[in-house]
Amino acid sequence: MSRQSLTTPRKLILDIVSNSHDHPTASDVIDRIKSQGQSVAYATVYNSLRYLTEHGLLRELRLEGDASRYDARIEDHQHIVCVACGAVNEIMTPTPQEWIHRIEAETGYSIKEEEFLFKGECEACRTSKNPVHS
Amino acid sequence: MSRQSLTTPRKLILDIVSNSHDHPTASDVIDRIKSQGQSVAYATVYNSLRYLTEHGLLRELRLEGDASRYDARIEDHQHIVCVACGAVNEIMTPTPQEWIHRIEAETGYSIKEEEFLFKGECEACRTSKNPVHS
DNA sequence: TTTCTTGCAAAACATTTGCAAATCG
DNA sequence: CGATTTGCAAATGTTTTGCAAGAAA
Repeated sequence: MSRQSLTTPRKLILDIVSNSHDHPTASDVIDRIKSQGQSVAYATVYNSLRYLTEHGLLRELRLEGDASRYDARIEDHQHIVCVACGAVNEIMTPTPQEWIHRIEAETGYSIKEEEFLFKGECEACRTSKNPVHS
Repeated sequence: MSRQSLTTPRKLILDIVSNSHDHPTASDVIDRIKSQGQSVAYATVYNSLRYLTEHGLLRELRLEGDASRYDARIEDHQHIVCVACGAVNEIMTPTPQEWIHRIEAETGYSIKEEEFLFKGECEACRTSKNPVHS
């Protein structure tokens, strides 16, 4: 463990991610810091996000696109993105353990982590595209 | 559809990925082209990989690390990576449909694609770390 | 004072783009 | 011919790194 833990910029960044419900990227975080009239170096934002992830306070998500996104909900959950509008929603339905055991048997691995990404069309997009008829 | 489809570089790249069992990245592909004494421009490799992916001949994987990897097995399957040695294996056990339906009910999405990444320790790493005792 | 953290700029990658030349239909 | 594709170099976007200055134990 390090001697300094939740420094000022780290706390600020953790707060921003915690209060954002849209899984912000590093550059989203920088924008939000700036829009609050504050300033933190690029490198510090990346370092802080890495630190917070490694210490279990944030979770790094690699959804669509190049940039990693960050999520302050660290409980076990997965994500689904809308292929039409890009919305990201969370999935709380637990993974069937029986399935996991079957995969462990198939592969010989012991599974430690699961990162699932579902893609589909969200209710709003589906509705707006397929007007109710009959 | 385009008029030119499987051009020479595209076919070469498809062959390379098909004959590699390690899910190569774009730069792995470039290295292999070079090591065959041939030469294809960076942009062409990226363009070709995108073309092949969009036409269903390859699948793009976003596992660990920055670079996308490509897989010529396009049947529905998922991947598991070893956190110790970085090995990537394939999972053929099908996804429980009942679980998918529950997620659709939970989120209101209609699910089109599933990308799962499992992380764990492979048999070899587990064995070498935990010598048999008793 | 010794270690960790910050800030800044530059570097390192992966990927895309602009544009002219080559190629295919 | 006319559209697509290639090659090259330069641009873009994300993340990391080197190093000096600052802050904390």
